[in-house]
Amino acid sequence: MEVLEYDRRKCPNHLSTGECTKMLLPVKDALDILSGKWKLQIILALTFGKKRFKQIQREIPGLTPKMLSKELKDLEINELASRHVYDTSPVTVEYELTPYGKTLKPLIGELHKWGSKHRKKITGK
Amino acid sequence: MEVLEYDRRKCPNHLSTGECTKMLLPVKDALDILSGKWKLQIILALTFGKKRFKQIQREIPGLTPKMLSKELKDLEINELASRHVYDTSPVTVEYELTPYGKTLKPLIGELHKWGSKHRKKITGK
DNA sequence: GGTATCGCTTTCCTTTCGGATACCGGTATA
DNA sequence: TATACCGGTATCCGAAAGGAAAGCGATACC
Repeated sequence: MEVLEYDRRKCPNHLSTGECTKMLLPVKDALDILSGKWKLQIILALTFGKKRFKQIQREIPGLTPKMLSKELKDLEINELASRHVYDTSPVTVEYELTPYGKTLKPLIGELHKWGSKHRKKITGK
Repeated sequence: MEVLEYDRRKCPNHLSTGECTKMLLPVKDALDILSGKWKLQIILALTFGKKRFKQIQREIPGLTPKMLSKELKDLEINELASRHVYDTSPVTVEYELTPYGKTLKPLIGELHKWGSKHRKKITGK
């Protein structure tokens, strides 16, 4: 809101060269973290508590180990989830949303609010 | 927030089969509207007022007419932008954010807020 | 007549995303 | 000995997103 207001002064003809497009970078960061075919479902699965690799995979049909592995790495890199290995046999690996990862919830909530209204508007209520 | 709280009761083992995943659909709708390589920049360009096709293209270097055309159609279909044709010569076509389209601003603002904090956290401030 | 502008569309090509399948070492179970 | 589970990795493929370049009808300008 105030974000888009902010640059009105500074954005002349070329949006790309100013503060203007730089401002979009954080927005793209946030979008990157949430978009993709499986990210939301995995995050959702983890909001219900610690989960093991196979457990997540079973809860999300169609999700292959390759994709799950990749997405979990992304979450780790972004410090949104943490990985814990226990030296049992067979080995146990647990994934968990970090407290920081849980700060995504209000954001997803906002997307849900707007998306719900939009759905009603477009599908003709 | 309350969104993710909501289904805690209803989500047993299979997230995919319940209310649980249905709840993610509106979130995906919202993400679809904002993600992609050019959407944000085009929306931003239109927040500064009516613009003509070529004018938008000039403001966003690298944007090809094919992509611009496609994205503008998407915005129209979603009733976020409107298209006005004037019978001048050569023909004049103007695009404009609808009042509804402007309701995206607070949402983008939220993404910006989270994304900025995230950027600081990850890049080590 | 030649060239330019506007608002696109069409075709072809590359790059990226994600799916299918097979496999790995280590351990348990029959 | 054979089979199964765990937490993945590696390889090959098809689909989808997006870029490059050309062209098009209408008009205007030189």
